[in-house]
Amino acid sequence: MVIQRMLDKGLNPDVVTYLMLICGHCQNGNVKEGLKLQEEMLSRGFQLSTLSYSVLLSSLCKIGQVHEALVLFYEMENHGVEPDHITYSILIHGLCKQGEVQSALLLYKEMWSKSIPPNSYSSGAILLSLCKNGMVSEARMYLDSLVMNDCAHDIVLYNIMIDGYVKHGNLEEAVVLYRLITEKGITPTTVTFNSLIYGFCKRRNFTEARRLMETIRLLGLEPTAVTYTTLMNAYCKDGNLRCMLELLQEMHANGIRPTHVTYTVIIKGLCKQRKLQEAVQLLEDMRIKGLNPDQVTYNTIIQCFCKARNIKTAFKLLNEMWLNNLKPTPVTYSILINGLCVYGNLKDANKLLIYLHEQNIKLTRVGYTQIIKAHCVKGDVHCAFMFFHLMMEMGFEISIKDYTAVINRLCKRCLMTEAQQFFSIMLFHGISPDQEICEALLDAYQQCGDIISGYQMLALTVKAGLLPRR
DNA sequence: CGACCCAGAT
Repeated sequence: MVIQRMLDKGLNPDVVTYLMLICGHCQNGNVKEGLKLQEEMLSRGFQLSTLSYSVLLSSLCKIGQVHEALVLFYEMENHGVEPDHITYSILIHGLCKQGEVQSALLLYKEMWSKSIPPNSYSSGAILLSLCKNGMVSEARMYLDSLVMNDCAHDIVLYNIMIDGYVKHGNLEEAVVLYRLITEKGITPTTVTFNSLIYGFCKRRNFTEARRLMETIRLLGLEPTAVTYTTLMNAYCKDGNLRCMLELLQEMHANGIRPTHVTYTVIIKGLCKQRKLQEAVQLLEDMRIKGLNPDQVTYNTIIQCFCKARNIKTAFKLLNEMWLNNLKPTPVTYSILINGLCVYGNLKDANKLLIYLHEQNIKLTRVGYTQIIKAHCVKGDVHCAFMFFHLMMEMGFEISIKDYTAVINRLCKRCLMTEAQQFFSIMLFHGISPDQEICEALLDAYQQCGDIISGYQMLALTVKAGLLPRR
């Protein structure tokens, strides 16, 4: 429209005018309009630039249309525009965010072959994506290849790797890598220590965690709110509220401002001490201080109220989330379902789950397994069946563990016909029985006095190549 | 530019 007006007035829009308009549209989230303008430039014979492509590519990635971005990327070369390291890093980043590490790696190789120097930003994205997807050893191989090519001087890369190790329970390897980088003369950051501290906290090694916090200072670095929050959370989990609050004091004394995460941890601590009113008060304080509670904060406090059998307040807090423009997460609903199953009324849990299903609101798989479990325990196999079906319909991967959980509970109540039914469904879905599930059924048939079916089961077990131990 | 802390768990 602006272009048309300019033309009407006899003005000639140039490349810069177009670029600015494309930027503007993209910033407003209107990538379509940006793409249209680019088309228009082409038809008017303008030379397109790498920059305008980068803007469009990053906007497409931002709204999750990575594949469209890839198409546009390959168009670039046809129009005689050479991609640079920025273009590549945008795409690599976008692909990694979508979990498509393999495609990202291909682009990375392409970059190498064109002798475009990769920046640590794209390497970091790949490394992070590999770690988050559980491919820790692949991540390490990738990091080693960077080291070999002398491309790994950035501490952030090591931080990602160290954290990857820690998150997958391999604290030993994380410590080894930490020692390696210090030997190499690469200076760690507080983030490096935060990951290590997290690892030691997970193992409840508070001594080592605190020693590392000292090391931060010895190296002339400062602990951050993350450092404190990590430790505070560990103490909270350990039931050591005194140490948690002491750390809060220390934080204050050192002039480190708590974040909304810190507050969430404190709220959890207060709930543990059954100081629910104070917890609610703290939620208020957060808002006053401008530290807005997030979904996790609410999920935490909602769960606390559920455990205190105060379901009413739990739902009140759910409502408060909406009022504060916080969309409840699938976890929020799972917590409430669990609360109703364990501490409230199972019928209400049914109602809530069906309501959410009708509203097309997503639930976690835990939400489903929770209610299935509750019905099995109560012996309402009909309901258990129904929700099991629903869980399948929702596209959740059903593993042998899910079947085992249900069958075990039914066996305990000698509901053998029903247990057998679930077993048949499992076989029907192509899941092979394992030792555990066969033994559970065999034992149950014996316990419940159905010897004949027991023999049938035994035959099936042997046929499956699983020898019953005895 | 980014990496680290809080909720759900059979």
